[in-house]
This record gives sequence, structure tokens and C-alpha cells, in this order.
Amino acid sequence: MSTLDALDTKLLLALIEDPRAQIADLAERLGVARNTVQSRFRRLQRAEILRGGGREVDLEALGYDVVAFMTLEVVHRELDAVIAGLRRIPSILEAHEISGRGDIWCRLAATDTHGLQSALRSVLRIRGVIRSETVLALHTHIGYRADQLLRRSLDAVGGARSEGEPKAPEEGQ
Amino acid sequence: MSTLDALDTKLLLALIEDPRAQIADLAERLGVARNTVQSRFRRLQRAEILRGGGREVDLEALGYDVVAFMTLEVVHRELDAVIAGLRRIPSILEAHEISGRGDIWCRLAATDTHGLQSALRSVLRIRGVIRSETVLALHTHIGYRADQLLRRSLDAVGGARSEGEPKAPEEGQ
DNA sequence: AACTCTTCTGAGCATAACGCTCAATTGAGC
DNA sequence: GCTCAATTGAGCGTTATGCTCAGAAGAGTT
Repeated sequence: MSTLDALDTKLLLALIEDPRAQIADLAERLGVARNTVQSRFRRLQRAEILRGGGREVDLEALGYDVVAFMTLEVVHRELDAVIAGLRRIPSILEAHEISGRGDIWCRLAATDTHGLQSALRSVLRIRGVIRSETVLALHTHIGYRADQLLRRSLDAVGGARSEGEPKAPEEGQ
Repeated sequence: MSTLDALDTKLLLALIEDPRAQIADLAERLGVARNTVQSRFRRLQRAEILRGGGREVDLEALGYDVVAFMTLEVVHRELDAVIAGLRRIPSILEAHEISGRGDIWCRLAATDTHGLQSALRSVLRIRGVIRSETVLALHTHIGYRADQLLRRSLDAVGGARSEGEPKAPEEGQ
């Protein structure tokens, strides 16, 4: 289980909303001394729960060890209602409409397999959901990144590169 | 096409690396006046290319209009090599090992369908890749979010809630 | 009840960053 | 050569930062 208390969690929430928020503002918003936020923030950073400095939160540190991907087949004219239903389930981390087999693709997180089962039940209870197919994410080999894309854009536009930076590969578009 | 020049792109890259980086540091790193970074930063923020203040970059603003999901079946003993190959393709935004049908799940982005085709060809050229299945992401209904999860953790631990904040729903685990 | 240990608090301090303005310079396009 | 937008460097007052320190508050223990 995570070692985060309510204050840590609130701090993370505030930082997700605005990663560049100032320490003093955060302190005021959380109704706590500036010093406290400063030390909490430092701790979260050092523990790498706050990755990159506020961009993303380490879900495992929060105790969400199970991540799964799910495709959903839905009654098309109920699509909006299904989306609204998904939105109400905290375990749903994202949801996209897709082409091909299945109509919606989702990512979900849970503390354990029981939590996952519970989340899946919630999903299947949504009116308009016909069928679901779920796979477990066993390991993240490449975490979300957009920097490679940016680096390639940089090459395309001919931006000078600072020393030491690796050149982005050219494969694929 | 995007209206971002090399400096904008470099600024975004630096902010992805460290969303809380100081303006002055960024200016020094990019070898440009502090004032310049300040105005560029403000512009990126206002144009909402920098979402949330540094958390994520708007891919569409960069000209990447096509997003797709791909499952890959691979020769298991070549898994590491496949991952390494994927890592070298900028279009691959993330990659996870999964259970069930297909062995790897990826998200990829491209400027258009030609770019997507090119990326897919790059993937299929990787030694160890047996078969791929790709679906287009037509629309993002729920973008990546972790705040709901955090809010539920807050409720679980009994954190007091500031005024006006909506209570996180209770459905699912 | 006293004790310890940790955390939070509030204050203070020197340094640095911030947001802003302004005049001068640069560079591209006409 | 001209215009226009962007960049630069300097300067300004205000604010945030990182730091220290002593005291208060709580939880858990003896």
C-alpha cells in the first residue's frame, strides 16, 4: 500500500492541475504552511512519485498495481451515454472511439484483480454496453513519450541541436 | 501544419523534461534571451499547445492528426529486440506487454495516413514481429486522467475536501 | 502522566526569479 | 531601402525560493 496521506494526495492533485504552480500558492490552497508543502513536495519528487516534476503521477506508488486495456462494443445510438457512464468510473483512465472491431478502447487501473473485476462490472452495467474484451498490461516497456516526435519535428525544420543531445532516429512516420 | 518553429519545439522538449523548469534556466539552455522564452512560453500556453501548464503537449498542434492503436504478435524469444526496435520509431508513443491475444500493445501517432502506413511498415520490418493489428483512434472522449483515482484515494483516507470540489464517484474499483 | 519522536508551524533572511517596460537591434519579406 | 515582427539587453519593483531555527502539536510508548 502507498504511504501517501491526504495531504500528499491533495498536493498531487493540485500539481496535476497545474504542474507549474508555485509552492506558496499550493500551501495557501491546501491550507497549510509553506514549509510543509516544500518538504512534502521534495519528498514526492525524491520518491519519484511525482515523475518529471509534476507531469505525471506514479500510479503504482498510489497502490494501483493493475492496469488493463479494454475494448468495448456498444449500441451505437447509446454511445454518448456509455461515455458518460465511463467518465463516472474513476478506474477509467482514458477512453477513445476507435474504428474496427470494438467501438471504444479504454485504459483502466485498479489496486488488484478484485478491483479490476469490480471496475469491469461497473462498465458492463452501463446501458448500451454489449460486450467487452479485456487484456492485462503485464509490463510497460515504453511509457508515454512525445519527445521523439518533437525531436523529429526539430530535425525536419532544421533546428540546431545543442551538444550531446542524441539525434532522433529517422524510421517511420 | 503546425505553426511551431524550432525554438518553440525545443522549448516544448525542455518543458516535457522538466515542467517546473524556470524561465531563466530555459532561456540559458536554449541560448536565447529570457524575454524571448517568456513570450514564447506565454504564447504556447495561451494557444493551449502546452496543456495544463507543461503536463502534455498537444499533438494535433504539432501536426500529428492521426493516432492509432496497434497490437503486435511477436516471436517471444525476440521480445527484447522488438521492444528495442519500437523504441527507435518516433511514432511509437508507448508500448506495453499484454496478456491475451497479441503480445504487445502500442499507441502511435502520425501526421496523416501515409505517415501511419510508413510507421506500420517500420514496425513490420522489425525482426521478431509476426503480425500486427491496427485500429484508428477516431475520437478521444476521455483524455488521460489520474485525478479521479486520486480523488477516490482521498475519500478512502478521509481527507477533508475544499469548498466546491466535486466528490469523486464511487463506482468501480 | 511524563516521555520521545516526528511533523507542522511561523518567522526571518539572503538570493534569485518573476513580470513588466522600454529602446535598440536584428532579420525576413516586400 | 523600407516595413514589420521578433529578439535582445537592461532595468525596475515585487514576489517566490530555499534555507534555518525555535516552538507547538500529535501520536505512540513507557
